[in-house]
Amino acid sequence: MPVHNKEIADLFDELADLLEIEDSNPFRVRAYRNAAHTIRNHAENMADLIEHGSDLSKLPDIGNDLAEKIKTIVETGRLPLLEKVHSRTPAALGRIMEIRGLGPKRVKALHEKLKIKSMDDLKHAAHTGKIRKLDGFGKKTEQMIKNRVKEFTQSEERIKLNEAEDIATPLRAYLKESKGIKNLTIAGSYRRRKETIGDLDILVTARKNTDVMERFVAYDEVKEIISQGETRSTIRLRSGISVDLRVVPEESYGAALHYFTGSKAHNIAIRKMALEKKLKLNEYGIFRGKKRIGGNTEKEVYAQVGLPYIEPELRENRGEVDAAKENKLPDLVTLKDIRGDLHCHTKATDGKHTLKEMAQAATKRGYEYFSINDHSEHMAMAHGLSEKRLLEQMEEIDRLNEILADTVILKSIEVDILRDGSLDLPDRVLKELDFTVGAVHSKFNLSRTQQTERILRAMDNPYFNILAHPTGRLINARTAYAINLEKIMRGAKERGCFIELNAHPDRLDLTDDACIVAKEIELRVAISTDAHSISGLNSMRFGINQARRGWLEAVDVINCQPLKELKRLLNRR
DNA sequence: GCCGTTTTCGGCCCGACTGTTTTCAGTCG
Repeated sequence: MPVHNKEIADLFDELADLLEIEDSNPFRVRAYRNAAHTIRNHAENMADLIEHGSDLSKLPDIGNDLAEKIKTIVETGRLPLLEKVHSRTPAALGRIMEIRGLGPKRVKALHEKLKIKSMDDLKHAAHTGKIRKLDGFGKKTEQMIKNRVKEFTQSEERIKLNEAEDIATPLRAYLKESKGIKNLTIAGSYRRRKETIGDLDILVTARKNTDVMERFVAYDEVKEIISQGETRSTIRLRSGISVDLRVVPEESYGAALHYFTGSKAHNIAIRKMALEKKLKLNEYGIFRGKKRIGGNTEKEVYAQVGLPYIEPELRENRGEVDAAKENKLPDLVTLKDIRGDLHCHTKATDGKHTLKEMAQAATKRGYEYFSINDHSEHMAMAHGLSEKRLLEQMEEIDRLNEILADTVILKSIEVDILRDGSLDLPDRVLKELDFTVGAVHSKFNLSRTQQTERILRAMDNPYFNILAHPTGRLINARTAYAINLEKIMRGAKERGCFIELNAHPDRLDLTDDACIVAKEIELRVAISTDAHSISGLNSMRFGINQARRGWLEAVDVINCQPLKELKRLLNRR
């Protein structure tokens, strides 16, 4: 089992935390954090890159030293420098530093003065009143530590984008009723439409006499007010999520929106360009000396550094700044570009609505086409279709297509990829369909090589068209099964198959990075909802969000093509 | 420890809020 990128990134992050506690050179600390970020977000495995002899020091924020350390980790699973640091500074201190309000300086003081080496030591010290006696600590800090240690055992995972929307939508409506409010935008990773959100950053412009701050901290769902000021407050909601509210002057809205939308890495890159032009960029505007020369809109900010507007979904410092410089930004796909849905279920298997109801809903959405892809028989728990039931469904589709003038229903199936890579229906049945979507629903724990081979063998079947939810992950619930995704994507390209970006907010699989790889190898993608009900069709927008984060344009997406072109693409014979 | 059209040395973002201070260090984003 190769070392995963996350494990390498975690080791570097832990090292950075411990070095920070030891008061090392802060820029060295940051270098480890930057490298961890690069590794964690890189689409290809470091282990694979090393195996193929790639030069890791070509990656951003990775130099010769770190390239060597990554190699050591991949080969031995160990980071000797971290082990050396552990002998001086206990590993648990890194975890203690994750408690909000405890940074490197305080953790160092706790360790040196009170000999705290573990979370239990910390808890004990707080409960026996030892912490309040330390220089720079007081009663409030001690109480804060008591509270947070208790909560810390609860997981602090990021929430899914749809969950964030469910929290943000009523809060936004509530804040909009404040006096004197002008603009309100939820910035941060929410605006960049990341698949998961750590916290919400709300940005507001308002008249001087606004009561938005008072209303904010008085919101019914508030569990804890973490900080409260005139221009910035932070609360924690009962759901566990933190929310920041910032109030800025109207003329600073663009600069503030840019600043608080991030990502941090993107902002640093833009600020650097500003510095090169002897300009200063902060959340209040863009300045030449003391003179403010822009910042009312984001477009102005970009224009002042000599760039076209960059869409929020691209702002991850993954090449968008260079692309903007060369005027080569992608023309990102939008919801309007979608002409149909290529993965939907009905009541015949595990869906909620009938074929006719789903078809009418697709028409209502203005789709030119859509397909029915119920499960095949192997999915017994979903009451998968037998050959006979599938043939009956196909006849029903023929009848409906006679009646429905606006939307063409395509005949399809979500056919199970069996253990040996064969498909769950014979070719003589598959060939009667307009196309097929193949999926892995069983044997998730095959080795990486076996799982990859299994899927490639399935794609050898000439009636295989689209690989559904290619890694099987469920965000925050189930990790992806082990596969060499790039090999599978290259295999799909060679065979004339396509890969699905599953738009369900629990799945969103392909990831944004995988979309970028797909685009690079010119493998086209189907953005499909996997709808099990009429409302499931609404998930398309989450798929669009993810596709945009993955730099995809309408031309890269097969269900943005007219029916005639789609049919041509789906015909491998 | 990384990086480079100020390039192998000398930079590396900075403003708001809190708590413990009596003028500011620590933390966070």
